[in-house]
Amino acid sequence: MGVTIKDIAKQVGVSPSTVSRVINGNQLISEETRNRIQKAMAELNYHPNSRARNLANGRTNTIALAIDADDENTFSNNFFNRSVYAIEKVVQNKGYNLLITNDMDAAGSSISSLVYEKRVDGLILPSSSVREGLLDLLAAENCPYVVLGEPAIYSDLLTWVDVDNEKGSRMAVAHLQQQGYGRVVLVVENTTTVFSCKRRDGYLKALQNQQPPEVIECGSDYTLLRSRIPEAVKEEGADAFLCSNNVIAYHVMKALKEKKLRIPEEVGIITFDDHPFAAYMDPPLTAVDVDTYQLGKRAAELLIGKIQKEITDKRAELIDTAVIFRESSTKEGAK
Amino acid sequence: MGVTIKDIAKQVGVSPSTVSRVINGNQLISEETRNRIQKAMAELNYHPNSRARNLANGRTNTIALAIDADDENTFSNNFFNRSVYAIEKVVQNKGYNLLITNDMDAAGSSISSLVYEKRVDGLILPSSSVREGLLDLLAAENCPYVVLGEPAIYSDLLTWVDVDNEKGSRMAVAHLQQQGYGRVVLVVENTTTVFSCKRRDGYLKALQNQQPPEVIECGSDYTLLRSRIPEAVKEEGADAFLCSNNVIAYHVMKALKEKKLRIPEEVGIITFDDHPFAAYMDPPLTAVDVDTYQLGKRAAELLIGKIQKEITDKRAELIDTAVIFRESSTKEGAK
DNA sequence: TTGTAAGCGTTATCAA
DNA sequence: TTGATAACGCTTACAA
Repeated sequence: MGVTIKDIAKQVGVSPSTVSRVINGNQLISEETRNRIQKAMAELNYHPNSRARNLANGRTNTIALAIDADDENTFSNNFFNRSVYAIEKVVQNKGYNLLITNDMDAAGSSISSLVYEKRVDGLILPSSSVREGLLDLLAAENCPYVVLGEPAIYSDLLTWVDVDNEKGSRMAVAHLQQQGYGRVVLVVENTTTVFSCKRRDGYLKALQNQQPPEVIECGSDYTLLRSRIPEAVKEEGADAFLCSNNVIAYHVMKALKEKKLRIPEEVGIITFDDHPFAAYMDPPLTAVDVDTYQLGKRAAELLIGKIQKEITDKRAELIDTAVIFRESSTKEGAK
Repeated sequence: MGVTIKDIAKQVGVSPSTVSRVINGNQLISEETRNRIQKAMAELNYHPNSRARNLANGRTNTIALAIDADDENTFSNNFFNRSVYAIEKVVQNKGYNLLITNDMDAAGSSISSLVYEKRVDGLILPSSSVREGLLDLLAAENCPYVVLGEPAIYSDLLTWVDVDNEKGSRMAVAHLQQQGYGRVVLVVENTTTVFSCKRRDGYLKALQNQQPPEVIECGSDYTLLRSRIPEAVKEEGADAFLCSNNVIAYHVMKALKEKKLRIPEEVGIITFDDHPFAAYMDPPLTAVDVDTYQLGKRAAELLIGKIQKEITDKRAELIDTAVIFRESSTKEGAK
């Protein structure tokens, strides 16, 4: 069917191996033969068969990005969107293809199949996929990988990239204080994940002794906030909330509005994650922007570095955060 | 390095082809040999090498999903999120892997490389990638594909899946009328894409002669709406807006609020796309839900049907829509 | 029901 | 600078 390296060789009157050398950019080829071969390849519309190449040279030029989506919603979180865009870009640019697999399908065996069956040259794993068994397998199979998000175990042995959540909290608190808010409360779903702990740590560190810390853990059902938030304001003198995500921020705002507490005049709000709709809230939400594009980009770059043996040591990188200043935290000069 | 089919054969005392038959579920094998071979495979932790299989049987068990992301934001649109989740699920379930490629990278040649180099068994293309040259290539290379979204050209020759936008508009208008709104205006960015035309057609059809139709084309910069929307209400008697997406709806709401026009009592709003934050708007937005999960699912199913030659004719499928009823269109019994 | 042997389209080693 | 030739690990006629 297709035109192969042999057809080119025959056409030009050289051996297949010479053609192969041209394809692979081998330098030890006379200018003239190279030209004739390239001309023939163009004429016959030849394209190397990746299946054969993969077998012959033991690579696939493919990397896999594993995700941990329990449901269709997890899939559409911020992390995924911009990171994967960045990953795809880097990977494509370096001549690799990107495979996506959901670690939650197939009883979590989708990653191991990819590795065992030698379908990929490397992996980008979400921190939730970091588990003893999988790590052993990857070590045994000699499969390079990078973790997206600081893993809960072996954090100091693995290569990973994460957003600097601690710094994010510190910046948020500093911003609120600068705006003139005096008592900042942190609202998180829980403090069991690595990233929420980091956010809490940053919050605690930023406060120093300027105010007593207060962390509200609201769980994943936010009804608690309806009473708890106004209470914090009225009875404990809170005047600013640092929310761990946009949905929490929404519920905090709703609770405040219900009690006619004005945002941002009386109470300031800042949220982690600049969700596309943060700007469309009423008032628009100030956000700690976590640069997930950069996160994905670095993860991909590190992985390819490892695959190509340019990186041999473990690495841990933190991506910078920034505050996107909007109305919800504008105490001074509030409308 | 790895354990191969030969190792298994040797261990069990059969030929490699017998082992291959077991791997591929060939029936003509005695129960006993099969068991012994399977036992050996488990003992030696054997896994078939996909690179070798791909070459030998001319398949890759991989399909590619092309996307058209100019920037990181396009990437995080609704279409992508839930559809890709569904696609991944179906594909994985059928024993295929999912490759993601951005048609906007590499001068739009990423798709053709995948096909020419025989890296994939089939493609899911966004309608924006449907262009003459690519179609010719796919035909020449005999590569099955399915289009996501009704293509602007060759719509009646290709296999595609799209949301039933026309019906979505009809349902939206019916819903608003049922709620007691009398004059519905459609707000779209433009009427150049296939989907916006369908939405307009559905709107026009639904109105029949009950009211004069009115379509506001706002472009991609929504400032126009600030004056145009209140004008429509005050001077033309509009009392409901069908918005083509969440951001338009946001700007429409903002314009109305600015003029103290109450939603939903005086003016009703309904939007296409149930963006995760539609429920968090103030008031929460009624939405025409376009089932992008189903969209992706059907696209993947059709593609695999084609790859496996179970589907040989062209198909066009429309995915149902539904109205998610929230406060922004609750005229009766409004608070 | 099983074995033999020829391919699949490259790459890589070794000579020339 | 080039050419033979043997891998790479599996599938699949064809034979037995």
